[in-house]
Order: sequence, then structure tokens, then C-alpha cells
Amino acid sequence: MRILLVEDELMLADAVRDHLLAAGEAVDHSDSVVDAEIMLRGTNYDVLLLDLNLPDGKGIDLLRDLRRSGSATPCIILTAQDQISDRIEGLNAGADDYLVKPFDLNELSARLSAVARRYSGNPNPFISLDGGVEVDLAGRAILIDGVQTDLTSREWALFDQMVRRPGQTLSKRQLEEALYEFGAEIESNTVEVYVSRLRRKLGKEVIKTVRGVGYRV
Amino acid sequence: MRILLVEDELMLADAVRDHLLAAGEAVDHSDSVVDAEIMLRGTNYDVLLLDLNLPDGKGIDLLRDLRRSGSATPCIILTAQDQISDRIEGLNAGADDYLVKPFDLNELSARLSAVARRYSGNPNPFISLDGGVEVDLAGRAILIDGVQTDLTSREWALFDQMVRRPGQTLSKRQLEEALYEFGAEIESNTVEVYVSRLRRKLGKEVIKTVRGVGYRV
DNA sequence: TGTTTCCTGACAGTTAACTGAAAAGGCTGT
DNA sequence: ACAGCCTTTTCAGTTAACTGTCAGGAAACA
Repeated sequence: MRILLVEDELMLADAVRDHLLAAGEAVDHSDSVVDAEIMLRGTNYDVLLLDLNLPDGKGIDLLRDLRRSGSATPCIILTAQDQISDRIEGLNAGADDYLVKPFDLNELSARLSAVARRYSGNPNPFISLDGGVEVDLAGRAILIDGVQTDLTSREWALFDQMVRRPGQTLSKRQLEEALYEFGAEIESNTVEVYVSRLRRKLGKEVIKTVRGVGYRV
Repeated sequence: MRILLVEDELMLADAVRDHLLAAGEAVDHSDSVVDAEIMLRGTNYDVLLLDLNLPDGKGIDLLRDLRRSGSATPCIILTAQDQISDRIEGLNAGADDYLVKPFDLNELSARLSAVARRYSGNPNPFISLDGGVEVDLAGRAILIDGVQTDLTSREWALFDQMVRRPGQTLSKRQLEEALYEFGAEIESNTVEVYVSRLRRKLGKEVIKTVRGVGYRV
């Protein structure tokens, strides 16, 4: 399994790398966001291990950009204990799981395989939703009663966000952030419009409206 | 903010209590697990400060039981310098943060507010209520015998308020304040109506009437 | 029993969401 | 550069859902 570790605490990074190498994984390491960006462009990693607090830029932007550009590479974020808000922000930005430092290396292994299994892993890369809709997050594919359908990039960005948190109601504001750079003051009803488009493609039942708040799958 | 401090080193406990009282917090103290259990049953604390190494039983079991019974009360654990395994175990058992003894009292304050500010926190613990109802406060989700149900924003505002204080009877006046901006002179029986609507969705047993006073979950 | 308190169905005003259509922006190939 | 095609954004009219109120009935209490 190809793993990219983005972490600037070198002690920790080395420990993690050694542990994973010993377990037979292929680990690349970067201690900066810009390097990580380049490495992501060049290689297809199976999992991204990402520290959000890096000196040269917000790790979270790396993740957000990645998701916005359509990548579904699984990502586990590493946060310090007191950065609970980071953790939340990270999950909202599209992380799959998180680990709190200091973490146990065995726990890391466990989560890695859990996350990896969820994707490339066989049993079901497809998440089934109501209305005969199946989603392959990693492959960016949607089957609708078994027939493949395509989404445009914005449609996908929005839908991806919701599918990652089934059952949870996401505010329009949160969903907007999947569409635009952080803090983009958007005045229009873009989210509504995209929900409408998605519903036309996916069927009415898939996305539920929670009036006054947002949407959920 | 109501804080329960579970700690058997009395010197330390007193110092903590004095510091927090001076900051205007309400602090109860217990030096044993059994007492703490009783106190937790009787009162709804906003934060639990828990020493894991207590003479009369494992503090960690207290925490585990608490989480198992669905409580989401934020918990900060206090551990001695060398008990790293405790720390990990504690975090895994559902603690939100930890402090290493000896700790700075100001740091304690900071962490307390950080933890209390949380609650939009992930991953979202489901709180179980009577009648097969499970609530995810942060995700704004309700499962009713496993089936997801939606509440309107007013319904949620009211219910959220109650779920955050399970067992406590809340007056209609208090509940009204969850519905409207401060001091809104409301003449009608809106709260009753919303309780009725909630009961239709959640089942009759979930919200109990306390005649002449208000309601409780 | 009489009195108080609570419950709940119905209704109309209000607000939020939906959606069709058109304009604006991008990308591709010629 | 231009044309053609597709995506994104905006706008506005329509539709659907929520809200607060009231009134009659049911329960609790004394």
C-alpha cells in the first residue's frame, strides 16, 4: 500500500515510517505542504496521512483542494489533542478518519487498514443509498439502478460531501465550502440549484431537505 | 458551567476547585468513583474532570459506563507524568482531552473552555433515549427504531435543549427561550404545541410532562 | 365535582426551497 | 480567432413546508 505521510515533527514521522515500513507498506514522507502537493501530483497514493498543523501552510487546504479537484484518496488526519476544532474542520473538508496525538502505532495500523478496506478493498467500494443509487467514492462513479451516470465536477463535489456523512444534515454553508474557496461570500442559491440538478439525475428520494438548515442523504 | 471533579489527591483537588470557583464556575468534588457515579446520576454536569487512578476503582470504567449509557458529557482526564498508556486508554474510552500532572491551572481553564466549546464535535456520539430514540446532537440526526426522522428547526431547537439536559425538568419559560430571541413576550401555548408535534414524531414516552412546571426527556 | 392545566386538530400567513430559462464563462477543435 | 458545446451562475415566479394561534376536548388535581 502506498502511503504519503505529511508531518513536520520529525521524531514522530520517523517512528511512523519505521513502523509502517516494518509492516511492509511503502511510505513517502513530506514535511511541507508544497512538497506534498507535488508528490500527490506525481504518484497515486492509497492513503494520505496528514498533519493539519504545518509550518508552511494549512494542511487543511491541501485536503480541501484535493477533494475539490475530485480526488477521493482516503485521508487520515493527525491532530494534537487540543485541536478539536481542527479535527472537525478536517472531517468536514473530507478526511475519512482522524488520530489524536500521541497515538498508538498499532492503532494507526488498524485505522489504516480500516480506511483502505473501505476503498480499494473488495467487499464494497460501493455505498448504497436509497432509490437504487450506488456510489463509488474512490472511483467517482455512480450507478443508478445499475446504470452508470456522470456528474459534473461541482455536482460531484457537493454529492461527495454528503455521501461521506450519510444521515447527517449538512448546512448550506458547509456545502458551499465544498464548492468554493473558504469564506467565499456567496449570495445566490447555487447550492439549491445543484441539489435540484442532482435530484434530477439521482431521483428525488436520495437527497432530503432539512428546511432552514440544509440537506442530507 | 457545572464541573464535576473526581480526584483523590486532596491538595490538588482543593487547588483546582479554588481556581475554578474564582473563575465563576460551579465545581462539585468527589474523591471516589462510587460517589462520582451517584453525583453524575443526580446532576447534569457540563464537564467531567477525571483522575484515572483512584483508590476505590478504575476511573476509566466510570468514563466507559458513562459513554455506554449514551452520555456525551465532555471529559478531561488527569494523569500522572508516566502513565502514557492510561492516557491512550482514556482517550479511547471517550475522553475529550487530558492533562498531565502537575498542570498549570490556567492551562486547565483553557482546556475546559475548549472542550466545552466543542459539541459540534465529531465523531458524533449517539445519545440513546427511551422509546428506541437515538440522537446525534452535532449531526442533527435522529434515529427512531433505527429509522432516520427529520425535525423542523423549531422542533429541533426545543428538543436539542432537552436532550442536553436529560432528566432535568425544564420550565416552559426556559424552553420558550430556546425558540425565540431573548424575552419574547409570548402569549400562546407554542411550547405545548411543539411538544405535541415532537411526540407525534418521536413517540409518546420520550418527553414527559411535569405538570405545573414543564417538561423533561 | 369543579377547576386548572395540558393536549391536539385545523387554518391561514409567512418564509424557504425548487426549478425553468437565460446569461455568463470555459474548453476544444478548426 | 471563432464556433460549438457544455458547465456554471444568476434570477424570478411558483410550489411546498413550517409556524403561531385558537378553540374544544382530555387529564390531572383537590
